[in-house]
Amino acid sequence: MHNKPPTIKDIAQKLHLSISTVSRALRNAADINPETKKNVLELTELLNYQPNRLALSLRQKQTNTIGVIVPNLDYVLSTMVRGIDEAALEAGFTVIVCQSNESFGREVVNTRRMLQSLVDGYIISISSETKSNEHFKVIKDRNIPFVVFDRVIPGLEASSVILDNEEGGFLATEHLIEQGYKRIAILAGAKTLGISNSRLNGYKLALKKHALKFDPELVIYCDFNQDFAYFATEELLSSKKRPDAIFTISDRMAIGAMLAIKKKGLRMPDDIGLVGFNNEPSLALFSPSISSVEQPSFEIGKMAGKLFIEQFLNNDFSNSKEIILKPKLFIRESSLRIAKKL
Amino acid sequence: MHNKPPTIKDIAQKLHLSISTVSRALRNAADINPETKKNVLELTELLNYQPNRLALSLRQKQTNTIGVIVPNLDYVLSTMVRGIDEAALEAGFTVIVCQSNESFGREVVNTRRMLQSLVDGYIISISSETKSNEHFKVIKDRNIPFVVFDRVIPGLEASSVILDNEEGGFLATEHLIEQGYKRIAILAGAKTLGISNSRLNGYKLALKKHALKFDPELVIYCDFNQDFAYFATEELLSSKKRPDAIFTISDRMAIGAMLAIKKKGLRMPDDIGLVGFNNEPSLALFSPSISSVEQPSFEIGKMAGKLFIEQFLNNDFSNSKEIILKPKLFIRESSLRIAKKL
DNA sequence: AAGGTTACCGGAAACGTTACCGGAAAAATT
DNA sequence: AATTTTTCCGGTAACGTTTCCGGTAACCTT
Repeated sequence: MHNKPPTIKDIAQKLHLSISTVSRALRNAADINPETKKNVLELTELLNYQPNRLALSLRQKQTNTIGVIVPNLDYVLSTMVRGIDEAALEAGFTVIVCQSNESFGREVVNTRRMLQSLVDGYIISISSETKSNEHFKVIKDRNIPFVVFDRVIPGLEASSVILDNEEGGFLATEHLIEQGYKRIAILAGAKTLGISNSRLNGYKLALKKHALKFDPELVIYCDFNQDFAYFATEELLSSKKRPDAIFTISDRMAIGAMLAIKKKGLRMPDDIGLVGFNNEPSLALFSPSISSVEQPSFEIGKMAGKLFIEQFLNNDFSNSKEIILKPKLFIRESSLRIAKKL
Repeated sequence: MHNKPPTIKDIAQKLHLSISTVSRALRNAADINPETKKNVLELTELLNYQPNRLALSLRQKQTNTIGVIVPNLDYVLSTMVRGIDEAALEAGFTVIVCQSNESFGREVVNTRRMLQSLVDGYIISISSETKSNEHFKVIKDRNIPFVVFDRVIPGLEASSVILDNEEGGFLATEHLIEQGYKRIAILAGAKTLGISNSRLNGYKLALKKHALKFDPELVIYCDFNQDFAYFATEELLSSKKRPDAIFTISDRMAIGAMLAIKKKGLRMPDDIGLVGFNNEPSLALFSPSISSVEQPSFEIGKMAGKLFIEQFLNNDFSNSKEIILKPKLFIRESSLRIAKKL
């Protein structure tokens, strides 16, 4: 009952040609009679012939597919993936996306599965759980091209496209300092992640520049989710020397912090300042609207895609490039105590 | 330079076996010496052998992959896709996702591309632009299984998993009526889409039940995005007989409406009531928090996945099933004028 | 008119895998 | 000891495509 899809062979038989001739007719053919070419094309159109990519990829040892592995598909990452998608589309590539759900195990499984000749290479942002990089070493040893973005893989040389996270941390913190906040806490994310540490570094640099003392008690490592940030903030606010500002390294955490602040009856920006990270669109709609550090997500994704394709086409992924893009601070009500010329 | 991935042939040579024996050893083998099986498995482990899925799929004419085509990856749809993903994973299937970006052209391209023996079937939610269903007829004629979800394809019989959209529209509207609102406008989305019309129908039913007159001027067809809703609301509010409540069939549109209402200086819920659709998490955080109709997105996705797999495994997609799930109304500040025992 | 060139086409191998079939050796049965 | 059964393995075709190579006929060239 299954209407089998037509193959090149069916077309050859119907036209009393050999399959090689049909194949030639379908590609940018040399050595082909325009007349027969026309006949072939007409028939393929009629039968709605679609070449079998499996056979094609198997034969040419190329899939024209990029495997993208991301920890989740939140606002930032899905925007980045759209960027990758666009770069891929322009180059005639397809993208398949796998979420690791921040789980090391699923990341390994996804990586292995894609190794089964399904992709020509990888574009990766690692999960927060990932400490080992053995599963990536395998693909590196096989000389399969890959590019990392957003979150890099520690201890593994590879081309990368990332945000200047230190700068982001610095911008947010310096802004809070300039607004007169003195005790600035930071919800710093996972201790294992490079982005956490870089943003924390930027925070420290800003403190140093403005001669504020660094207090380890104001650094809270925590999960990236909203609930965790809520409880962490509650705790911070009920300590004897409570902070007068909070910088969270993600917006979800900023929302959690905001809820805790409101519950406590404190006002922003007067009693306490708040700055998030990523600049998700809804931040502007809260009251107070929340300041945040924006990263050029789409561009990061697109750069990663282009970098991958460039390396793939040149077959050159020996010397790795590092591309670093700049963040931008969006100041809103949650942290603006002093009117300021922008 | 490229370290070629090991094949079944390499393993056979190293162990002085035939490829058929190795193949048997790697599957749930009958007819195989436990000893040689052990040897094979050890070597595959050592070489980190991964079967070539292209060859496998080509041979078995099965890819164990489901093609999912969605108009976008907003909150609702990405949750649904997670549901599909889970059902697929449980059954040993992989999912590849394509966004049509609400564009008819890209939907056609994606459908055709996946036809190239890349997927065993489809799970589809159509774009708002789509009027023709020719591209889906092709896959139906080929007897390729597909399930539609969220938005169905008009004029094409297929198994489907959808929300009871009429009920959703009814719930929202009746709630507004019970809160004493008299002139209820509806931002109804795209006229071509079934979900729009169903929700509008529910709206009409609620009016009828409560003996309110239906006024076509209060029905605004529009794009699903926030900006469009903003302008539509502005216009509504400046008309001579302005509505005292607005029901939007998506949350993005509700946010647009809220911004317009605030700009106009009107208060919610006193001057005007507002109910959205989808119950995105951030709605609870706005002030006022926004009421919304929730759909069980994850379940819808998971049901769609399960339905697909069931039909695929039984090789039976002739008689189509229709699964309809129920929505739930979340009442918040934006529409709660009268204290109410819930 | 004989040789060379061109235009076009078909045959066959290969990509990595599975599945069927047949065969040899070992084991079990008589 | 002869026969049957079992156990295990190898050969080969096939999936749909590209690509290389060779071949035939028609066309030039002199």
